[in-house]
Amino acid sequence: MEKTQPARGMRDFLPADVRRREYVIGVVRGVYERYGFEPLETPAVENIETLTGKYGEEGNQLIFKILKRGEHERTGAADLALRYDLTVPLARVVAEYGERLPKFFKRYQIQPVWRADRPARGRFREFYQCDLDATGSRSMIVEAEICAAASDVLAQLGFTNFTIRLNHRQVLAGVLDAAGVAPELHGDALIALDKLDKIGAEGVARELIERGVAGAAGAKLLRFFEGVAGIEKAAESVDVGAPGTEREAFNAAMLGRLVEFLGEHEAGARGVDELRQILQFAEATGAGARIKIDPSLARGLSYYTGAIMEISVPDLAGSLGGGGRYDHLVGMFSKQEVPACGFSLGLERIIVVMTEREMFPADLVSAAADVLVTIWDESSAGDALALARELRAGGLRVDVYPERGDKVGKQFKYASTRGVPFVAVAGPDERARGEVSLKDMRSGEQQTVRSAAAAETLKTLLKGNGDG
RNA sequence: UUGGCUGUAGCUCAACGGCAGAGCGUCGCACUGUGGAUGCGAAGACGACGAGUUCGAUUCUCGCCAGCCGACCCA
Repeated sequence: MEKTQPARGMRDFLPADVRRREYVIGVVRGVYERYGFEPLETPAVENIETLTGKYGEEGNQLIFKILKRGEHERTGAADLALRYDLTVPLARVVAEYGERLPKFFKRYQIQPVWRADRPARGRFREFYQCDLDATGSRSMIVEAEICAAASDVLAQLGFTNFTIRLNHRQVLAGVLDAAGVAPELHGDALIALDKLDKIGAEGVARELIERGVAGAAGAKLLRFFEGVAGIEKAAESVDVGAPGTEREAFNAAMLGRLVEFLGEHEAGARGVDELRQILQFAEATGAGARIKIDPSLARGLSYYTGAIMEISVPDLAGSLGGGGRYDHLVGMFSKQEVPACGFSLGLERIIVVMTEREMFPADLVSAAADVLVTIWDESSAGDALALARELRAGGLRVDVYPERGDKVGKQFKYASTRGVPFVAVAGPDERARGEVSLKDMRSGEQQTVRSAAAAETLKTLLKGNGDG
């Protein structure tokens, strides 16, 4: 026997799964459209050179490659690859269609991406991202709106305790420069710093040394981040005022500390200013109360150039989504530099958390049909199908019992176990009078109506029961 | 890439170096024009896969694969 499980890290979605996914996607799409974003779809497969070199060292290795076909197959060389995210394909699209797209191109894209990663909780090799990007503008209004949209999505899904962590690549670089970390070690230092919340200051110190960032630079860096932790504590004790005071105090203090630490660093100072603008704009949106400056946030993808953000919830180690500004990515595909900023929500992670917390509406797992039409015998199968047709024309979801030999009791049982709320029976008596019997499986009540009125009757009953 | 745990019926899980068990689910019957409840009965397992130790392995050992948890990384 061949194994029948899906390939590693890939999943089949049974009907209940698909319903849950479509529910979340529906909310995402609705919010994104309300922010004026337009749908885009791109191929699963890209030319391999489109993808390589865009994600950094790690990302490069996680790209699913597709071997050359035909006579070149033996060489093992790849010329195509499955897309790794939706941002790079967008950049390619923007470069390709240039002027034909609006000046400010706002698109959303909900499609699967593939990563040759090791599967884990909330992490798969094929997963959906719900991306939201705006190209053509350098304004921090874009960042604020994108944070607001992501925040609206989660709020509408029922999340109450998420945080949008916000940082800035230039600020990060500035902090490292100011601490005296050599430019070629920035990457290593960031990887270590990113773990601050997990392994603590001592852990980061150890890792910094391991990665070659030792001595004065490492110490200065850590002192800065210890100061950051102190700000957090201080802010916690100011929470007596209106809601949000703590967070505002924290963000303000954090920006102040950054300015102080960065000193004359020009790019860093500009970054801080951008963060300040984002905070200010976001105050007018639903995201305002969610954003927290986090100077240790780094993010793995190499194409970010400005603000970076990530959404986290307490009960999931990873993030629910992340994004940032990438002003040079489109330029990698064309001479024209096009600034851009975007955000990606991870559908699978949202679903993992929502499933665990039972955040899905109860009626999502509703029955496949509103009514099951039973089959009486050989000769009346045609009548049953005709009745089904009539009910369907009336807008009902209708299942026809497929086997003619089975006793009516069995057919009722089938409807019952599948949760179909109504059963229609047209035996010899009913048919002789042009009628059909309708049984409400939940109340057990049954009534006989003219066939022509069956659809209307059922619709009324379904509406009356309300929770369908 | 790395450490730990697990792998037995469709599902959840027992027991045991010597005949493989339950609950739930499925199917049948009691109930030949009516489901849910109850009772009775049935089907369903090459014990993930491969090798070794043994008179004998589901059990012990090794390998391999898969899943879960943590590290690394990420959505």
